[in-house]
Amino acid sequence: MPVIKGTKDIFSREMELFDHLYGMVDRAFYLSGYEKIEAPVMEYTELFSRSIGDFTDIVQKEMFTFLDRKGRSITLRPEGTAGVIRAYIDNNFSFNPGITKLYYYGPMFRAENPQKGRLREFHQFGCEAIGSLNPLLDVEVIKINMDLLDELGLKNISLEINSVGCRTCRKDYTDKLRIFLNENKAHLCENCVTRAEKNPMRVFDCKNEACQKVFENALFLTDHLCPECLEHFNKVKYYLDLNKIPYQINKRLVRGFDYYTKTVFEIKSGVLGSQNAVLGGGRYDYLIELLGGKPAPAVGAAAGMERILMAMTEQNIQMEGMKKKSVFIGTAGKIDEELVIRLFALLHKNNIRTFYSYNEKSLKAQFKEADKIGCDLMVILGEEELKNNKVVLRDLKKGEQKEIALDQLMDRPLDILPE
RNA sequence: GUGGAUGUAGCGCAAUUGGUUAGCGCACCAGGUUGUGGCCCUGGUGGUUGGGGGUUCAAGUCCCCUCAUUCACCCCA
Repeated sequence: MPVIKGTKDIFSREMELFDHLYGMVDRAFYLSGYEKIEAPVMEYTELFSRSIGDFTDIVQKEMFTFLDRKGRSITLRPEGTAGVIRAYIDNNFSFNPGITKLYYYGPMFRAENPQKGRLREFHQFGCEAIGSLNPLLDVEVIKINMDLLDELGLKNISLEINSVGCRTCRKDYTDKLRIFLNENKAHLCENCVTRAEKNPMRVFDCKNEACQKVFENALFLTDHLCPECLEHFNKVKYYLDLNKIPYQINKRLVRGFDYYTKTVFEIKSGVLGSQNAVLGGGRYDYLIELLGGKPAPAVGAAAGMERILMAMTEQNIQMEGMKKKSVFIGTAGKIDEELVIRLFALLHKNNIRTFYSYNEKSLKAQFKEADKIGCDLMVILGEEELKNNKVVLRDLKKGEQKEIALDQLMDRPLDILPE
């Protein structure tokens, strides 16, 4: 049986890297006062169509949607924010003291055609800070994530920011933009003509050269923000400067979710090729009320874990897993396997990683196996030694060995086994 | 959804213009005298050449279909 297109098994070295990354994420957000939340992987489809937007690519053609047995439409989450906000509303987090800070990680699903850095099931971590309009929070979200990427050793990353305004300025702006696009209709590609009607701001994403040429003369929302949004944007820039976080303003940066307002940002890696966005996010001040909650402004961000790991691999960044001492239990001659079971359980109980060759093998073969696994120590239960209540303890790294008393090993294993 | 490239043992590769029993390296298993690893040596396991159909005396090699992988477009993490 093959795996489903765009999905994969994670194991071995890659699993270690993921675990390491999870640990770093936990640490970073915990220290910044965030609480971890795990929302379900599936939700009613309406949650996503309402939050992300009916005319976005994601909702239109990239969701894994199916009917349950009662005919309700269910969707595998394509992103994390909607679910977290649903949970925020359902569980009345708005009654929590102060603002609510949440983070999460887990699998996301998008039915796109896979390519480098793009899976159908991929993993994101993300955070949401709900309950304040303070631009300080926008910058905090950016900073935590930037620092985390930095801590992971990622180089060659760049931050792009923009503002997509609020209800009032966006309305005024899109009206103007629509008129502009209509005037230049003849020079635009098909795609952009349809976008001009449904979601004008998305035209800026077009890669078509002819279109881009037209847009050179276009007006950007960034230049037509209402006083409130402009002030917010200026403060964000100011706080970024204060934090010495380098950034570029990308007036064409429009993200793929309709719920964003004011600040949007994206972090790109220079070593990833085509799928170079590692992290993205922004402010979404209307989402909570849109989903039926008590209105509250919020900011969030999400990062692609596979892409981060890929960038790290690309840059040869090593991550040291915390390797515990491991012991291989070897046997020689005829011995009672009951002793193996006892010793195995004992070592395990003392937090020592333990191996045993369950197939009958020559002692030599057992050594080879221990060596390949990379065990540090070998305890050899030998028929001869056991007659005198002794076992052999061999240090596989140093190549030295000695006999020790079995009782001593069983009573105080940690004293006998170094570290 | 669109376009290009590629599919041969677990992994990486080879197989002259279609021509014997499809090879090699790594990995795996077993040995190299009685109970001691890493190096080395010897031997062994493992493939319906992605799947299906066709052309041919003969197909891993040619044709068609299909599936998958991959890169790119699109979009995004």
